[in-house]
Amino acid sequence: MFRRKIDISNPGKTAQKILTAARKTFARHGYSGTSVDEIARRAGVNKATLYYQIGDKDTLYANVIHQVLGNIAQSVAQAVVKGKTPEEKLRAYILFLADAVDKNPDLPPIMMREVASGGAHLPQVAAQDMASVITVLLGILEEGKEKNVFNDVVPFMVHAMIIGSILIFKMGTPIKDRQMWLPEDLKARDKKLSGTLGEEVAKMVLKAVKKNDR
Amino acid sequence: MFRRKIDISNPGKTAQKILTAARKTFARHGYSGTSVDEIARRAGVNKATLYYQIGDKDTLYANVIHQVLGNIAQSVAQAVVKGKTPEEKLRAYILFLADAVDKNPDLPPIMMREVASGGAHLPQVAAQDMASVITVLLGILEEGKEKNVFNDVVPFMVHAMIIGSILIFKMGTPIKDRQMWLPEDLKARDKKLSGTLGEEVAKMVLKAVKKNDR
DNA sequence: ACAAAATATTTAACCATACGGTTAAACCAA
DNA sequence: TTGGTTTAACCGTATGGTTAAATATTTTGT
Repeated sequence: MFRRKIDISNPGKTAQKILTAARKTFARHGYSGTSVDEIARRAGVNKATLYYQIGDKDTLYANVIHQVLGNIAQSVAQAVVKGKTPEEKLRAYILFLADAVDKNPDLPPIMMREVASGGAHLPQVAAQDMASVITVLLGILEEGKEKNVFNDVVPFMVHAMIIGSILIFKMGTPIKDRQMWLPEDLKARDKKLSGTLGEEVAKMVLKAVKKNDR
Repeated sequence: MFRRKIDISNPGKTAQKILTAARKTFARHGYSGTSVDEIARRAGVNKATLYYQIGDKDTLYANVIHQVLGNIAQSVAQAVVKGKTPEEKLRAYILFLADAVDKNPDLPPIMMREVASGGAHLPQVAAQDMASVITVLLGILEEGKEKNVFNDVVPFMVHAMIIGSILIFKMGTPIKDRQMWLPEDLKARDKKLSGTLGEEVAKMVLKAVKKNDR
């Protein structure tokens, strides 16, 4: 029978330090770019401790990605119910995701690399987390369709639009801003966001999804 | 004095084989996940040949990413001029990018990982390629604003929306379809795209950007 | 036209280091 | 003293990169 050496769902102090170090390192360098030695060094523990507390590199990564996605998957539903109309719910959904990304800056790089690799290292629990997030969106879009306020959209397309906008904008901005050689007129025409990223994405996605009768 | 061992801009037969193998390998496994030995093996040449023809891993990667982005950057402008109105131009722009991604399946994973890593391995030429693509979009949006058919949008936000939608949908779909455990009702509610990906993205982005007077 | 010399290209063998993972002993709290 | 926890040292392998020699290819002298 398989037994984890440690109960990961309620990690002790050492395990917590390791998981945090692992999360940051995986976020910065990706799965292949991260060495177990570096995680151990950043956590301030011996490499063998890391293997004792959690397990090998795969297990380490699976725990990180589930830890980071699980919270979001659990709380997205209740963040949405506050909205009365489908519009309000979709807006709340987008604001919640943008806020989650804001509060957890390690999420975007990990998610993007995971998608880029076709889910190569994606454990099933993490895939389930993602599925439950998308399911909430699907419910909102169906309700909007029934109540005749949303167009007949492709749900996964809307999902790609929301997540894609947030991730690319979030990760692309610092890259863009680092290009010192950009011509002055291009920089000058570069408008900043007036509100938050979530509000901007919500504004545009709602325009794209809503029926514009009247 | 520094001299490239080979003129990369006009690669010979061997160099071409190496670059193709490198592109595919980098696309599948990312920069860190790719070993120079594997590239050489896939190209059917000795590792030293690879170093002789092109250079070290960084140079190899830089050439791959520039080769893949350079073509797009060069041809996007002329793909857009056919459009008469800003709407037509924006539509042509999006269709062109979606088509480019279709024809070059190695581009999405490379781009996504590059953005995810904050442009860690992004050479300046590649950043310039990206900038020139975005500049075309900026021109379209400005023209639309002047002619009073587009809203006052944040250009980089629109860029993120277009690229993000295409990349996440393209790369996310196979991951989603591989989840055999998905509940039946979720699969049943999963609508397929009616047209091409580019057309769907164009439809939604145009709705998001266009002024809806009338 | 043709052999010889010069140059360009490819190769097997090699090197130092970094990697993921293990082991047995030391530490420490109950 | 027992059992959970941490550690230094170690192991086999893979990695990025180099070297000197072997093999094609082109240029040159006649």
